[in-house]
Order: sequence, then structure tokens, then C-alpha cells
Amino acid sequence: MLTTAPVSSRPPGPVIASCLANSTPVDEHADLRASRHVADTLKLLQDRLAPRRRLVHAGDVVYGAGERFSTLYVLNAGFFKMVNLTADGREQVVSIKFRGDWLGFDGIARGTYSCDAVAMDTGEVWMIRYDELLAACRDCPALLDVLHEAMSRQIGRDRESLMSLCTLPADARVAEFLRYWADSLARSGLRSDQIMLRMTRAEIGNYLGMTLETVSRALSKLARDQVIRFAEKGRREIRIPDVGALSSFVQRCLVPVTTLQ
Amino acid sequence: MLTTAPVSSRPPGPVIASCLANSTPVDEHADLRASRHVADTLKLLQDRLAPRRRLVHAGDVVYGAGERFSTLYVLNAGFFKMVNLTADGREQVVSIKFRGDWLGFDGIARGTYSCDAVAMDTGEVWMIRYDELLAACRDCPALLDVLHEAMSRQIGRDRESLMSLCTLPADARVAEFLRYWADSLARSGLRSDQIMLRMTRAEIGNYLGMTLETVSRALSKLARDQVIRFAEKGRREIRIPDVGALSSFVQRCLVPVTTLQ
DNA sequence: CGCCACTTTGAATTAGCTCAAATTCCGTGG
DNA sequence: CCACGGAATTTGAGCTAATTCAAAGTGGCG
Repeated sequence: MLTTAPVSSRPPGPVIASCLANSTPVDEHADLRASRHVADTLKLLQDRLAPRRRLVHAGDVVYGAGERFSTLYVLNAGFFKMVNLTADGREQVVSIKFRGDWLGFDGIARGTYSCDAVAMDTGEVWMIRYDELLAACRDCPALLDVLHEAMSRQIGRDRESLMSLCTLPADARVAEFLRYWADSLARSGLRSDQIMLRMTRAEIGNYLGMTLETVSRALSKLARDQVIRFAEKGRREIRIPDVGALSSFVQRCLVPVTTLQ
Repeated sequence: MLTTAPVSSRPPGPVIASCLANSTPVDEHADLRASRHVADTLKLLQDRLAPRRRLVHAGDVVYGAGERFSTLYVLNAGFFKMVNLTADGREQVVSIKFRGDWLGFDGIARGTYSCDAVAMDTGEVWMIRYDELLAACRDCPALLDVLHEAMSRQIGRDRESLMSLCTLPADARVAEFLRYWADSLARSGLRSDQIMLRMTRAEIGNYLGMTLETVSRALSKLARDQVIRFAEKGRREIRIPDVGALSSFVQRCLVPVTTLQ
């Protein structure tokens, strides 16, 4: 559980238990706290609302853009992408959801969902009728706190995505993307030194505002620089020996030449 | 300055009164309804919370990144920009706020604000302590609805920004930006055929993920195509004879050659 | 009037895109 | 088991939209 530091001394080791490989250098308990926070939130929802659970498989659409809004979803397992399709035919992955994330907030204001929520893997969502949630909040203020916290976190997260898009070159955006994915796994209580990407290069590129070729080149570069490693077979699985290395890669992208003088 | 234009058959024509020239083709009362909605919301807040008002002038910082979160702000007049500064020194305008918009949602989850809220003009914000708001919501569910609606709308809006960034070329992003600004003025109940930009080209470029030169070129192009017109003096004021023209300009950007076959 | 910040425009440069070809992976059926 | 085919990926090469660099031009204001 305690990573053996940056320098990889770790043998591939069986994936069995031993989970929760984290590596935030600043606060090595941060991931643990975060994952507990997710677990606590889910527990609260389960206790107070006993939400209906729904199993999903890759490709399942939990709700589609334009459908009447009535229920929020909380992701308990698996991964989702939110896909937006504009009237003029532009298609865009606008966000990726992990365990503990809520789906459907955008529906509250308009009365209809504005995206498709598509499962990228086998997983489970909890269905929470918005009206029932509000009713339950009356008896249990903690529930309201949890709701607001989730909405607020999404707002903060969306902002970070926007920052990335606006201020980072393509290579760095890919690195940031992997870093966030690893972070999210850690928050979920899963091992984060190993990512099974559930997206094609084309989808990643769409999400990050670049072409699939650029994604591929960026990943190749990250591998060349030893920041990531591809699993022996299948280039969808990515090993991240040290999350910190991803962050410093981003930094390096920002200071292209200035280092010299 | 006025290049004799490619075709130019339209005479300058007086722009005198005739305010509120809107041009949503689908529903010509949409703007009116939207502005009533903003007014109703503000009325509700005023009646139930009697929030403290604060006058601001251009450059005033209502709250800064890192400050302890305690209160939300509702913009009653003026314009704000939200500015994010990352640890590594990247600075980014992450959103623009208009009348009826709320400021500070990002603070709920982290307990601190994550952006600077900077006034771009003389205006007024209403201060709403978050704890008091929650207390008031207990007696008045409508208040809670308004809060959730505002958070949800921001989530939806942030998504649209991201779509723009990812899927539109620079020219179109500038057009979209102006269109949204005009829309927001209409929602505020202000005339929307005329925009006084409170931002430099550099700020606009930062917000839209491009350089100031690109913004300038895009605006020049829009003027050349008669989609906008600059006021006689000062290139900060922009006339929009027809908002629809902005939208169709965006469309044109998306179909570069395909029109032929 | 003259400074200064902002804007516009042009010319050269480049990051990322498009197009194209080769390679790998994986499921399917003989 | 292997051969086959389609989809995803990688990599190269040229092209283009947008950036960078540079030089005027414009407006606001003490």
C-alpha cells in the first residue's frame, strides 16, 4: 500500500490484494482520506435513501440528451463518459466520471438532460430521484451537504478541464488526463499505478481537444521518457510507476527553454 | 478602416432606438421570458434574504482564490470575470458572469474559493451567507430550487464553453463569445444589439484559448463580413445588428468546403 | 501635446492536423 | 490451430491554422 518510492523497485506483482498503490508525494494520506470520503458519502446515501441499483455494461446509455430529467445517478463502480451532441452535429466527450461522481446535474435547470451518459465498462449506478432526494434532505441536512458538495466539486473539476485545454500544449494535456485518471482511481479506493483505458485514442482525443494521432504521439513520447509504460499486450493498459512524474512532465512542457538562463 | 467589403450592398442605416433588437427565430419571446426569470429570482432572494448589497467598480476583487468560503454572491448589475491562477503560474479567465449569475459555488466543496472574482465594471453584488441561505431554505423550498437551478445552469454553461473550445476554430469561438454575451444581456433585460466589451483583446484571448492577435483578426473578419460593426470611436464597443448572423457565421466556419457537392 | 496602453496588421514560424501507409490486436470461422 | 478481416494504433510527411515576432496605428488622459 505504501509505494516503495519513485524509483521502481516494484516487480509486476500479482494484482490480487495489495491494492491502493498511491503516490502523492506531499501528503501520502491524502488518497486514503479522499477514498474514505467517497465511501462515507456512498454509505450515507445508501442508509438514507436505499437507492435502486442498476448494473451497466460498456456501451449502456443510462440517460440520453433531451430525456426528461427526474433522477440523479451516483456512480458506485465503473466509468462513464458524458457525451454532448450539438444541433450542428459536433460531438464531444465533455467529461469522464469515476466512482463517487454524480451524473445528471445539468438536468436540474433545463428539465432535460443535455448529454448522453454512457458506461465505458461494467459498473453500477445508484438511481436517486431528485424529488425524493429533496424530501429526504429535509430530515437529513447532511444529505443536502453531500449534494451541494458534489455539485460544487463538479464545477471545480470542469474548471480544471478548461484550464488544461486553454493553457497546456497537447502532450501536457494527455499527461494531465492520465494524472487525473490515476487520482480518481485512488479516490475510488482502487490501485492507481495501473490504468486500463476504456477509451479509444479517438475518444481521448475528442475529450482533450486534439486528434487521435496527437494522442498516440503524446503517449509514445511519455513512454519514451519513461513517465508511463505500456503493458506487454494491448496498448490500452498503462502503467504509471510514479504519478509525480506525470506532474513534472506537465511542468517541463510549460518551461520549454527558459531553464537554461 | 472600413474596407470596401466583398459585396457590401447594405447602407450603414440608422441604429437609433428600436432597442432590444433580438432575433431568436424560433421563439421571439424567449429573451423576455428569460429576463423575467432572472428578475423573479432576484426578487425572491431579496424578499426572503434581504441580502447585503455591495457596490463594486472595475478591478474590485470580491473574493480571491484561497480565501475561506462563507458566502455566495449574486450579481445584480455589472460584469465579472473569474480568474484562476495555478501553482505553476498559468493564469486563466475561466468564466464571465452576468446579471443573475451566482459567484462562489466552487468554494462549497473545498471550503475555500478557487478563483478571483474580479469586477469588470461598476456593478452590484448581493452577498448571501451560505449558512444563512441553507437555514432560509428550510422554510422556503423555492429558495433551494433557485440555488440548485443556478448551480445546474453553471454546470451546463461550463460545458458549453468546453464544447466551444474543443470543437470550434478560433474565428467561430469569438463569434460564439459575442453571441453568448448578447444573449446574457438580453437575459439581464438589457439591450443586446450593442456590446461594450469590458475586456482587452488579451483577456478575451485568454478566456477563449487563443492569442490577442487572433482575437483581433477574428473581430476584423467579423466586421469585414458585416456580422458586427465597430462603434465609430473605440474598438471596445461592438454593434450586433443581427444576433442570428453570429450563429450562422459559426455554422459557416464548420462547413468549410462541403457546401459545393 | 505627448506618453502609454491597447489594437491592428503583416511576415515568419510552428504545433498540431490531415493524409497515407504499415503494424498490431482481437474476434471469428474454417 | 491457424488464417482472415476489421478495427485500433503507430509513425511518417506535408500542410495549415494559429502563434510568435515585429512594426505601425489609434485612442485616452494627464
